Amino acid sequence: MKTEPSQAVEALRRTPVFSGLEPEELAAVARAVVMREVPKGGLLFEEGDEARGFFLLVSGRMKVFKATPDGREQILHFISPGETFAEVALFAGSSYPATAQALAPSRVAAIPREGLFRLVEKNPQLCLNLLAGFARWVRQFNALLAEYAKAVPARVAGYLLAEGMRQHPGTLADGVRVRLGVNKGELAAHLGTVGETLSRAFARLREDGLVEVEEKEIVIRDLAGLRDLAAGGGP
Amino acid sequence: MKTEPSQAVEALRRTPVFSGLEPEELAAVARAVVMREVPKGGLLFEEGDEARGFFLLVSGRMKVFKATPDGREQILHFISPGETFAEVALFAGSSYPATAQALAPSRVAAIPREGLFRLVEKNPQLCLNLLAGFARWVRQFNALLAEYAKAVPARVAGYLLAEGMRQHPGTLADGVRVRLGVNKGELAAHLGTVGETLSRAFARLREDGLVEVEEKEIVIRDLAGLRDLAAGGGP
DNA sequence: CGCCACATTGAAGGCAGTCAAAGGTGGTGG
DNA sequence: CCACCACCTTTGACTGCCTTCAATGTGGCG
Repeated sequence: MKTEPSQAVEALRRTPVFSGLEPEELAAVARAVVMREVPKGGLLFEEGDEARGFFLLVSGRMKVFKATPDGREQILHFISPGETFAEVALFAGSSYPATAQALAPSRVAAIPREGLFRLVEKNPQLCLNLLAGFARWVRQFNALLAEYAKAVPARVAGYLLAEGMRQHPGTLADGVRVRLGVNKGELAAHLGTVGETLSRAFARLREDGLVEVEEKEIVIRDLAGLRDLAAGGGP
Repeated sequence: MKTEPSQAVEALRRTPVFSGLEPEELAAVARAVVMREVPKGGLLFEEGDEARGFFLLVSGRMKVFKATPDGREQILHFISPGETFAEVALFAGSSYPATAQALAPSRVAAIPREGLFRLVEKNPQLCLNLLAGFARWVRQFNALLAEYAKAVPARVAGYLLAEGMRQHPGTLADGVRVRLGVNKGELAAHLGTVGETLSRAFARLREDGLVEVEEKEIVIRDLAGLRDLAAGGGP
């Protein structure tokens, strides 16, 4: 798959941040874009690096994480193709607050900050888009924070529901298969725990008849039960 | 203290969100502002309420929290006079994602959303201010998330350092007194724990010679030790 | 003086993290 | 084709921190 200018414009237009922009403005952004390939395990940027721009994942899969004091990593987001990331860093300070690493060979479009700033100053629509994007971000963080107050099995249930909704919009029901898409170790880091505990959590969900576990796919057996668990959490 | 229009304009001008606006624009905002008094314990808005605007705390003290499934409350922010809050709700959706309650008798300026939207569309500076504010928000959340990975005493140390920096900018040193400003129960909720555990955490900080505890004021005895604890956390 | 909210301290129980070991899988090279 | 190795996953045993329950102390306020 080759990335031609027209393709880049098309990809940009589809992202929420650039929706509603005039074609010539899109083209201007597209000209400034630099395509980068990141091998599996490669770092796109590291915590503390100077923030030179933000990114659109074209293909592959990435994670964004912070290192915790005790050497573990706290995964903030998994990035799927078509999603933008690191927008916030551009406006929050001069350096990235987290690290982006490829979970699979990935191709990203890098949008440099200068061009974006010039555009923002005279384009209210883009500014509103960015605001909406940031607000969505804050919501996600909010949700993540709420998750952390719950016990691990409840967090797992919440993740399965969220991922299930994403993969099967509107058709989530008993019997549906949900792909994890990441190693269980990675998932554990995203849920703020470790592999062993995640393993036990899955075992308990299975024993309680809520799900079936098949490799990296989960079959939902009791959707209502999962919702209860994800909502109830503690007691 | 009476709140006259000129005072309102002055208070608005000092907030980061409205800095750099033309006087006539500020006046337009000030005219749309509605002052509200909230008694101690009173709710300014509740989780799920339609988001009609955002707020500037003029005097008093408030907290913004979400209810957790098990009936506790997760405090997201303490609001001090001069700070704005609930901006994000305006752009993230139609309803407030959390509840705002007065910890002391408070006076708030309510800025309605319609006027703000009209202003944003034709004022890039305001838009950039909002973006910067949001970005700061995300950073805070980010920090909060990192805090949660640490043990409770480390969280307490982190809070003391942050609050100390806020109250004594640039002059934080051994012997400085930091006011908590809130009940210890409230502080516990902010740190994601309960009163008893917070009490034990303070006891341990005192035994280790890091601080002295006097009612609702903390005297810092070993700043370096506090930083170590806040940074190290787990092991 | 007595009530109430807040704070502290003790004892017990549970969940989760750590260490350790075994089973399974995929990839590589002989 | 098979053997070997590295990595992931699971399970067990143990430890530690935090939560819960309970009792006591303390200050404000009617």
